Amino acid sequence: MSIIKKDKRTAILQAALQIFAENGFHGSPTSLIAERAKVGTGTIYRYFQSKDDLIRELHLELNGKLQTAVFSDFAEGLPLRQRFDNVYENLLRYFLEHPLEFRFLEQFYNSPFGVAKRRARWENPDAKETFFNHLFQEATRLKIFKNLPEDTLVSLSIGPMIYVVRDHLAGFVAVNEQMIPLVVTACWDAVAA
Amino acid sequence: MSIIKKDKRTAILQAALQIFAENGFHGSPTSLIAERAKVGTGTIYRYFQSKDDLIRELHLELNGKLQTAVFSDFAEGLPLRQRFDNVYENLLRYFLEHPLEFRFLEQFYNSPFGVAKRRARWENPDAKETFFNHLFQEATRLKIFKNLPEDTLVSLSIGPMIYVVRDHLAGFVAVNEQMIPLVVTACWDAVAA
Amino acid sequence: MSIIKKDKRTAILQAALQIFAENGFHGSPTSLIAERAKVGTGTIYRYFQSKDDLIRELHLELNGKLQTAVFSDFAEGLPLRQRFDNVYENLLRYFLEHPLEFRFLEQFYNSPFGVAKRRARWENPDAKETFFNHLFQEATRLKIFKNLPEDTLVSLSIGPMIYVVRDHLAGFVAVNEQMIPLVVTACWDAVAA
Amino acid sequence: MSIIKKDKRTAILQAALQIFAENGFHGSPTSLIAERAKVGTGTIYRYFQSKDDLIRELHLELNGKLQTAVFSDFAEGLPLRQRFDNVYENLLRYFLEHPLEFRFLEQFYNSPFGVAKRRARWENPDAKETFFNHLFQEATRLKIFKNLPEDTLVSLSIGPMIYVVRDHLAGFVAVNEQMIPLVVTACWDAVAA
DNA sequence: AATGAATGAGTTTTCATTCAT
DNA sequence: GATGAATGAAAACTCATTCAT
Repeated sequence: MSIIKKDKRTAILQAALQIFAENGFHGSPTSLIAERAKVGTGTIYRYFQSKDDLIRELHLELNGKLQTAVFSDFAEGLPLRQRFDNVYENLLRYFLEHPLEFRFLEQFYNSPFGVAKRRARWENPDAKETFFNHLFQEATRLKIFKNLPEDTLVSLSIGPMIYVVRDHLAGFVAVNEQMIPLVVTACWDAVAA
Repeated sequence: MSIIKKDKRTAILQAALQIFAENGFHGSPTSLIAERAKVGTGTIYRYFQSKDDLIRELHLELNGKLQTAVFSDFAEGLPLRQRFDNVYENLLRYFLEHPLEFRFLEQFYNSPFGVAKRRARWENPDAKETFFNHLFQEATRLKIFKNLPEDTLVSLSIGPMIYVVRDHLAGFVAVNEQMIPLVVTACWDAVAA
Repeated sequence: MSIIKKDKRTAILQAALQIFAENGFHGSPTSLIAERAKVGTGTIYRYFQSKDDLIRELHLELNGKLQTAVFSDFAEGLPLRQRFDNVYENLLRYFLEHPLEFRFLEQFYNSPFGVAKRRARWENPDAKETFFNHLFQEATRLKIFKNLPEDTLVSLSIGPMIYVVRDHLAGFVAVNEQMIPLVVTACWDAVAA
Repeated sequence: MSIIKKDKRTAILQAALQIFAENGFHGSPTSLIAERAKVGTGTIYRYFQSKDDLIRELHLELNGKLQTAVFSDFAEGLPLRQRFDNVYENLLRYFLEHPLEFRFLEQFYNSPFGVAKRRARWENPDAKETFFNHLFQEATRLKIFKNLPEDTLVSLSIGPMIYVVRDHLAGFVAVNEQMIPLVVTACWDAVAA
């Protein structure tokens, strides 16, 4: 029973991801999501309070998966640079291999949802934030990064990667295996003192 | 007469900019735009064929202003690094001072409009593209940038700035005068070999 | 001055005829009529109280022209059959040669306008009604028509012609010179005792 | 369940018929149809893709009923004249008894819908067309009709009846039981050689 | 628990009419 | 008189959400 229940919920989230990524939040009627998920339209409202709630839940889900993928092989003891490269390469590969997730998350953070969410996380950071906080605090202490607030450094180092993925998925540039370390280096260079 | 005409058009574009930046394209009914612009709902359709057309025209308008602001003091003869700094600093300052414009443009490029637009510009570049093309070609020739495709380099150097502006406008970090040259340096470092 | 005035009025009626015939009353914005007539949109309202009024006036105009064309060579003294043939042939030729007028009038009589109009004419007949009244009264007296009310006889004899013109203008049958007398005969036969 | 479904669809078609017949297609907002049918405005769009689609579906429905009423007692073996009288009398009675249907169909065939429909039927005739085709071909072979194209003959024989019904429904003449055979005879006479 | 038919508020768009110039 | 920019009421249509089954 609870398995079945989970199955429906998962089917809805899966369908929503596809359709949101393709058509955007507003181009995605709940009826279409229900159809793709092979459930009744009303069923969505048994698992989610509203369409907005579905979007937020989907974000949580994807954020969780992303964290797992990126931090699962994270080794606390390695040198800072290696930890940085490790995580940024993981992130880059994850996005390149999960275009739907990337498109959804980009949309999410570029919407009223995202601003609210980021503001909430500010106070209650998850694994990702924790990693970034620790690493950038450490680097700041060692004075190997530019003399800028931590959050600015995070943005400066994340920005290059996101923009490259964006162009890759839009079909403007094809990121290949050889380019990956160079892109990660670019992220490092952006913040390195 | 023609002044009045321009006034209404401008009022509509101004109102649309504010409301789109606040609520997104889909959260912005034309009726609200008309109200804010202090015109009748029908009046919008005397100046723009449709809501979509209004969005595209607004983009053109803002893109034009942006180009003027960024490239008006551009000196062809300066050393490459100085030209880079000049333009990136202009861009950064423009966005920091024009949050509505930034939010609108981010939304625009993150929507079907933007993908279509970017694809079109690909073949028919404007001043901005021309600048980037020339500068990055030159840098590539001189081997002072990383060994990556030009478009990737553009993304790598733009990404940091955009992300910093995003956080600034979301209220997470306050970019101040002293930080500006450092952010520009980050953009350069991201692509420098 | 009054000539100019008449010119504008005529231009508007002319444009309205074309556009109504092409697109129907509801597919014909007054702005389009004004444009075709090469006058300002407001000008229409100097000559006609409303769009509905324009339609009614246009009907009056066309009805007048039709009457002139059909009854101008009418000779009271001729035998009844000849008078009948004369008028029905005139009508048929007029419609075949004036498709816009035919389409307008068909539309007009098939609309709330037409029912009101016909009801009004019932009490206040014009040349056409007068002719029909006289001829059918005479025929009834002579018992050469079917034993039916006059108005029914008019409808029975007009119907065939209208339907043939309709198909001709719709492109289903091409009415040619040789067919004209046969069609007129059909109109007569329909009512002949 | 499926009965309920059919009920709503039927209620919408019924309401649409009444309102279209009274006010014409353009004078009949979907909101009014919904109100008369006692359903929500959106419900119409669950059963019909658009207002145009509703009009076309209503035509199909009414045309079907008409065919049934007119041809259900049709006997292939009877003499040509009897078959003619039979069908034309049925048609006449049907229209006299179904004024809403008549008004709707008149409007339909006098509109862009109707022209398109007639053109389509031209190539793919239904029971009505088949009857007319057969009967008029046979009559033409026997040379008992005027020497005119088949389609012209159909128009000539239908026209009288339609026009009489039109006047009857407009309240100008009251067609009574005794007049019916005379009207049918008129239809025959119009085409008889 | 699951469904999907029904809903109606909300959205974009049109166009007859007005009125300041 | 003539204009045409401006208007806003009204139209077609969508879709998140509800609720009877």
